[in-house]
Amino acid sequence: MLFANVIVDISHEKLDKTFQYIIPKELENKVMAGCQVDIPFGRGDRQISGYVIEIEDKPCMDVSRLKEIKGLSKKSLMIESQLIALAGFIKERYGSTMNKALKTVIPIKQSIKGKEKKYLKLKVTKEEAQILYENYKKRKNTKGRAELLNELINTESIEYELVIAKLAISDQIIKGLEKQNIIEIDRTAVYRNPVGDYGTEEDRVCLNDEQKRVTEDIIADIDSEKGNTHLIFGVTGSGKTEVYMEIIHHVLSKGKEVIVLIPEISLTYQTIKRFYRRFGDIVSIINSKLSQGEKYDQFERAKNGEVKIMIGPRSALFTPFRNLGLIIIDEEHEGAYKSDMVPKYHARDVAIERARLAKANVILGSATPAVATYYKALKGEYILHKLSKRANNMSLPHVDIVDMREELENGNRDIFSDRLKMMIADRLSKKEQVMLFMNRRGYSSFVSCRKCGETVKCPHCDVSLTLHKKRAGDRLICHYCGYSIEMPKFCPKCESRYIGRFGMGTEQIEEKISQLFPKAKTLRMDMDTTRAKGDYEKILSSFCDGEADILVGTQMIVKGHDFSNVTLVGIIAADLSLFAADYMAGERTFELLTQAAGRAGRGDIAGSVVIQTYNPDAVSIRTAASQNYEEFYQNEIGYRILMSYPPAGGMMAILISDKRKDFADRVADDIAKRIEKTRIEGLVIIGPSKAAIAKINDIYRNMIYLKHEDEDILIKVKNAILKYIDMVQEYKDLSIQFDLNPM
DNA sequence: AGCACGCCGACT
DNA sequence: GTCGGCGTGCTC
Repeated sequence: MLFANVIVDISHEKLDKTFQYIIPKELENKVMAGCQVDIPFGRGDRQISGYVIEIEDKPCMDVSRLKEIKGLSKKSLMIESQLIALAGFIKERYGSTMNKALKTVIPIKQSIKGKEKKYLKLKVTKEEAQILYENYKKRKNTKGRAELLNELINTESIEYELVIAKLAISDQIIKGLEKQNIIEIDRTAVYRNPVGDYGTEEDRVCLNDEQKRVTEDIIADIDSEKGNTHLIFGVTGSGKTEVYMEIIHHVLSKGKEVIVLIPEISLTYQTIKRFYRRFGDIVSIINSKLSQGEKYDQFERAKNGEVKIMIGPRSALFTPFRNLGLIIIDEEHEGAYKSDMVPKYHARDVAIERARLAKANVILGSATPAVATYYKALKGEYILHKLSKRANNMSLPHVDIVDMREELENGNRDIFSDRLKMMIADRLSKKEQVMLFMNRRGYSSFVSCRKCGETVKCPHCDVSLTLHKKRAGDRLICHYCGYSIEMPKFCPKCESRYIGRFGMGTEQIEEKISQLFPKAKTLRMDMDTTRAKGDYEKILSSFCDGEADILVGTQMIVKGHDFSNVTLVGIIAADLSLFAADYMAGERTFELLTQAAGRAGRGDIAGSVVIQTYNPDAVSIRTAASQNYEEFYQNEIGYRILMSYPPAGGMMAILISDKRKDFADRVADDIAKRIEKTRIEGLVIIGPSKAAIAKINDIYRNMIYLKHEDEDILIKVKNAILKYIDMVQEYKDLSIQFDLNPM
């Protein structure tokens, strides 16, 4: 008799383990690891589906307690056993549940915005509900029902989970009311949206010597089948994509498939067209705009061999290719490769693991490699290749650093330095284009009172509300929980009229420009102007067509778009990301500035860059100005080693959250003490302390940070904590999240 | 997650 | 005694 270990398709920590089922005789040669099967579950033997992850010939407990698999699931969805192994890796390394890891790896079913939501609605009129409510209130044992009805009378529909978590109403109360036809449960549907078609032409570019050398080296290594990881460190414009394509061509000729990861933001028409031109129909693209059904279809095509090259963001990593030969991660330093949802995996690490399982290779490419990546390349863990020449032999732009403190001393209190103003005027007169970049990371357009300094905060979260201009009037919105109020006319604290948006954003820059250069046409690109689908491309293409002289924007304008007529890039406030309270602030600043500077002078006119800063001596600013990665790296790695931050050592963030503040505090203390007791040598415990955002949606958040030279030790500590939590009765519903090498 | 079991107060 | 609401424990 054979037995199958099955993960049930219910996302709940309590059920995050394998359940063993008997494989009936007639299914014995049909059920395999990776199959989706129908199984009876629980006391009522309700039918649910699950995934077989292992087959065994010995039962794990008395056979009489085991049930039989009912059959193969209708869709009979198969997961490659390799992807299951990959899910196991993600679960282990990033501390998620097996179920969540599996769902990340099998991107079907889970919708883009997470799970499908359930809403509660009244099934009777408000008047009837009111009467029922009065009745329930009078009766003695119907406290829960009364409360729920009262809530539903006030707000037409409530989220199911919210009711259970916040109103402390059990599912039985909801079921009872549903049975009596007083309320109903409404499930929201998913949307569909087709992808356009692109043309195909054969298109091959000649490689220069440097590109040829790198291509040949990598191909030779791939053929040796050692499974090495390569880093192509190529300055902006050095033609990394051509190198990728040559290597892809080679891998395809050996009958293998290729995954190309590209950050979503640079997944533009131009990028994709190049791949289509060269390889035609065997190229497929996934992006977050694809619906689940379309994504599923693309993956099916990949499985059937219709598609050989999959291009997409993070999730493309899980394309079910049977014969994967190569994974390319372009712009590997991009933060978007780290998942911000549980499991918080990093695509780079998962790609390397997937390549190991498939005996494939990985190529990382960047003009400004992540410090962690370059560190490993120098250590020999990755093979380093350099492309130091710009393919079209363009010289680097000329960079000026302007010390804004001096400007202030000279009586210039503008946001533009005299030098920048002068240069903008010069370019405008020459009919050349200008890009102005405002680094606004960690800095949002919050509202504050100029008299008392009060900032308007979200009552449910520990963040300031953000101003959004709407047709119906300005509103203040919380980006974390969605809470919103009308923009107050008076300060809620001191009642002064001097309340408004603080500081300068892209809008202020735009206003200032129109004052200084009334004839110049400007375009603005930021969160506000790119809300609708297609806005982003629209702004870029109209700027590219020369419909405006100046493009003002946030970091989204610096990511890999080439404009041949741009000869001046102005960075308004280079310091803004420098003082973020985390160890990667310097790296992010350097990366952003280098990329912004790289936008200037891509055509046949030499470019100029003006960097305005209050910290002209800061290493990440100085080295970005001189486009000197090596110097930046040496300095940064020195700091990381000194502080034993990644990559010099491993780091793990533990997030403990609960709606009861005292409980969250107590648990964090307890767990920190528990870790301390292990007395692991070299383990550094920081905290517990409040998280940077101490409260989201009325849930309090505490952090503990762990540092240790060896990442494996951190993973062991993580497992020990999980085991401990499992033992303590009081912690059975505890919410704890792990994040290895957080960003 | 969702089901059945069983406790407990309310009513007959 | 019995009925129904509601919390809890368990699921191969």
